[in-house]
Amino acid sequence: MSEHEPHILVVDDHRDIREQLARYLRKSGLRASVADSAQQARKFLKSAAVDLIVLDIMMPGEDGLSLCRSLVETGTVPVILLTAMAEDTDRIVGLEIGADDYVTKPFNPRELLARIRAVLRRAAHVPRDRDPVDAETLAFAGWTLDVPKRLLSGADGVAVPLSSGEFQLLVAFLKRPRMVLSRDQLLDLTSGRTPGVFDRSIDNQVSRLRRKIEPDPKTPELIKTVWGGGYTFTADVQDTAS
Amino acid sequence: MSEHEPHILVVDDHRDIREQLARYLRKSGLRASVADSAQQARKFLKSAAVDLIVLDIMMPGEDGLSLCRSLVETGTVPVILLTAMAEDTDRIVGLEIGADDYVTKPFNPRELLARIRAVLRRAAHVPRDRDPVDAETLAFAGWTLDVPKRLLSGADGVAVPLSSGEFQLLVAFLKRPRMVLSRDQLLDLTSGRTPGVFDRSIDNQVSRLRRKIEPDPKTPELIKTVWGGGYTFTADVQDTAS
DNA sequence: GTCAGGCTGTTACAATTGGTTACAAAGAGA
DNA sequence: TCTCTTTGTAACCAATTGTAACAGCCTGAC
Repeated sequence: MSEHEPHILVVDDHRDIREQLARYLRKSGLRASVADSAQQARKFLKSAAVDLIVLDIMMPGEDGLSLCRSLVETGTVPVILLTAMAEDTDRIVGLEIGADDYVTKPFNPRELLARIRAVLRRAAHVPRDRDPVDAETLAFAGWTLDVPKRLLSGADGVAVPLSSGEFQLLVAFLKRPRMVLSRDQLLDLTSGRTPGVFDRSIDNQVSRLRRKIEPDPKTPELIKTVWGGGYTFTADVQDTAS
Repeated sequence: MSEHEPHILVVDDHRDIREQLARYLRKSGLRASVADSAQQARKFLKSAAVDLIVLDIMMPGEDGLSLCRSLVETGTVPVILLTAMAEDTDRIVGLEIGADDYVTKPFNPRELLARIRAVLRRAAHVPRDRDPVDAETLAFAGWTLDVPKRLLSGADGVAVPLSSGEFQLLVAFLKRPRMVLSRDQLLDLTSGRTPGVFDRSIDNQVSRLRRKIEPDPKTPELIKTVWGGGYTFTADVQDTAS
């Protein structure tokens, strides 16, 4: 991947395992966040974009399998399960639920890292979304974006021409408001390109888009920069299914 | 459509793929049946109501494409194709054959499941009725295209002469509104020619067509360019079977 | 057959788009 | 504060697109 590290969320109720693992992942050049329960993980996922989740099956409260199932259902984040025993039952159940891989405890951190890298690689290869956009029009901050018509019009009804790249970037933001999107993710969402080493194309597209939609591009209100993380779209978005 | 779980028919000559996939789908809350050949599938379809078919292209005997074509012709069941290679798939889908989606092998069952759900959702919203080929007149943005007469008339009833190339291009767009069509696809749809290396004929035909149907050809509204991708027809199209 | 006229692919060139580079500005940490 | 990293953006350039001009081909009239 690139200078924007994949973001891993470690979910485990054992503080030592959780923190040690997170530290190890960070040392290995990944970004890592932690959650001590399924509940906390859900909350975290609402506000941050995560590339992969390492998830302990056995936890008090809502257990890992349950969280895993619902994650898989929404189908956006790959999951690696941590299972207590080497027993096949867990593993089979996990894989059937749709986890991407599993590691048995006690685990070798290096092995887990290798599996994380493998799953990320696989996830990156999943063909791009061919599904049509669901929402027909997306409204935000006085603007209205007609997705099928690829037309952005201001409060006064005047249309502002968008290039294809700007349009795709805007759609990527509008479908995920308030989520922090890394440059890599945005690049994937807009063009599917694999990022170069010093890829600044997203920065430029963001800059160009800001020039068109921000009231004052010098102090952006709609697309905020998350220092070290990426960008977030901050305004409320109303989508109308036609 | 039945009011119970969606019923999926899996058609594949490989027993293991077929059975595993069926099991996975059942576990995911769908009903699944299997057929090991196009022939068996046809027989099955006569006696059972199926909501969606997952169909392997490569099979001994009558192959998947052939079955798919005739299914699409009758126009009642959505189809997702399993293809061996990623090549040419985009041409296959939607265009010549009319499948609703495709997945390349080896496939991730979760991805397939997501696509099944997406297609079912679409099918539930958009009644799959008429065969678009038979539509007699296509109306869009104030224009009316009489297909058998090859006659395009404006809101005021005044006819605009179209060359046959322009006519075919327009029909290609009108039958697939909101889809991004690559130059190669458009070339295939309009003339069937194999594209040259620096083929700009589609660009020219688009330019000529725009001059005739766009209110302001300088800022096209109906046929939009997708930079690096092709063209899209953005307006709503109403087709009347006359 | 010849010719005119229209259609369509090719070529050429201008305009647009978007990725890259460079450098200034801003943020983070010591 | 000083320094290193990250971000903003202007400037540049290569790729892509728009379209005018041209040429070959076909059709129909004579």
